[in-house]
Amino acid sequence: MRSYNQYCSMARALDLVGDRWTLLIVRELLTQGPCRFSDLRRGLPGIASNLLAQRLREMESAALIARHDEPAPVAATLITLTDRGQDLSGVVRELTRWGAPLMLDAPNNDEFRMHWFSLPLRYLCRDGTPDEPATTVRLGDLHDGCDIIAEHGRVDVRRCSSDRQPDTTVAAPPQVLVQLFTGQLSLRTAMTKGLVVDGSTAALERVLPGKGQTDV
Amino acid sequence: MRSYNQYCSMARALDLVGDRWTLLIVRELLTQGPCRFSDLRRGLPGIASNLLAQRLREMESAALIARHDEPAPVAATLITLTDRGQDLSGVVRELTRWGAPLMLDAPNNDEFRMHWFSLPLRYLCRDGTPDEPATTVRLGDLHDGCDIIAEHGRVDVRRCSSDRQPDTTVAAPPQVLVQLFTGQLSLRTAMTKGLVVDGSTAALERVLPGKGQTDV
DNA sequence: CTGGATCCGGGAAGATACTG
DNA sequence: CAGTATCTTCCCGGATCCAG
Repeated sequence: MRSYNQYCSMARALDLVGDRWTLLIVRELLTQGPCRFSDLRRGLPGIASNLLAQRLREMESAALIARHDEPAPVAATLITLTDRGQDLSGVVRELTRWGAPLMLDAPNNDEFRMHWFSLPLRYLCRDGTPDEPATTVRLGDLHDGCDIIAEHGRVDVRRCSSDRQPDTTVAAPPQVLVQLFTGQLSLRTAMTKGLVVDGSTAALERVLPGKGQTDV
Repeated sequence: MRSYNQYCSMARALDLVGDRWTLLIVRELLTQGPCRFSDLRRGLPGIASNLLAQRLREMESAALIARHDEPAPVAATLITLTDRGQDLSGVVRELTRWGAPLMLDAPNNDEFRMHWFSLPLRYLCRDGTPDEPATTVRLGDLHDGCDIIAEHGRVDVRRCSSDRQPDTTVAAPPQVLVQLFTGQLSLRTAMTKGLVVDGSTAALERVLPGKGQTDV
């Protein structure tokens, strides 16, 4: 991106991350962990491959990301966030928070990836029954999903891991999921709209926002 | 900006504020308060007038800003942030925080406005002597500056106001100011590098970061 | 398959001049 | 003061192709 040529903290930040796609690449690496080029492409529908390559070069120059070869027999390169790149989580969090109300508008024909949803989930979820033993709720599947882990009154949202065995697995149309986790839809109503729960319903209810939900 | 067409909170936020200049316009309105078109131009060196006009139209459509005619005999239109626009302060804060280290690089021939500096100042300042009566330190002047108000252990940074009479007025080259408020330069050393203090030095020392400053 | 490079068309951004 | 008009430049998006 062209520099703004302003001696201003924010303008200089935008000189580095204000380019189209750059912050969404950070989103992918924050929610997915280390990624291959092709992982990023899948998580960034709409980006041209040449543009992704160019952005990655720029971000490497700016020391936001680093590349290192995968150790195994695999001939692939892993892309990771540097510490400086990780520090962008605050920016990502605030953009996510500000944009959350925009999710109430219908998806039209927007693309959807379940792991994108892990960002707003971080502050939409709560642990409703802190005294119960730890519970894991999986949204989506191993291929594209995230795990909500409730324990001791705290909620942690991470990317799916085959190491973790979920108590409950949930699938639903994107907007139903949004309405459910923003408390606009009760669990019962959501199930009439395509929500499918595989496992304990109680585990899901545990992480849903507080009582007093109002059906739309 | 073209939409990313992603059903993702952050992507939808960037659909609205990811355009070039948009967040800097928000910066201006947050730090300067209601602005005229020409005020914005002065605070956004480098922007073309047609582009500013276009961004303002888009931001008005997105309900980030509103326009209303100035009441008095003046024939001017004031541009203000809506509540939704104000809510971007979290995004602005995090971008400012992340970009702050970039200010340690020299300004080259970047433009500088003192009121831009009020953003990082908000977390660089402290009240070193909470028991003293309230103090106001002015950086720059009424035309382009900001006031640092220390009171009861809290620090508030606002835009300059003729209603307020500062105890001390400070002027300095931009980078000296940065080094001073990041604790890289002692007050004494800064004064050898172009810092000029008009009024009580103690007032300025009160809001500077904690002791143990190391000269560069 | 992974990780790109190359080419091209359209549109956004930049520069400048001008106006009610 | 608050923009519009016009022209140029360059970034982005889409398609295609290619080397390891």
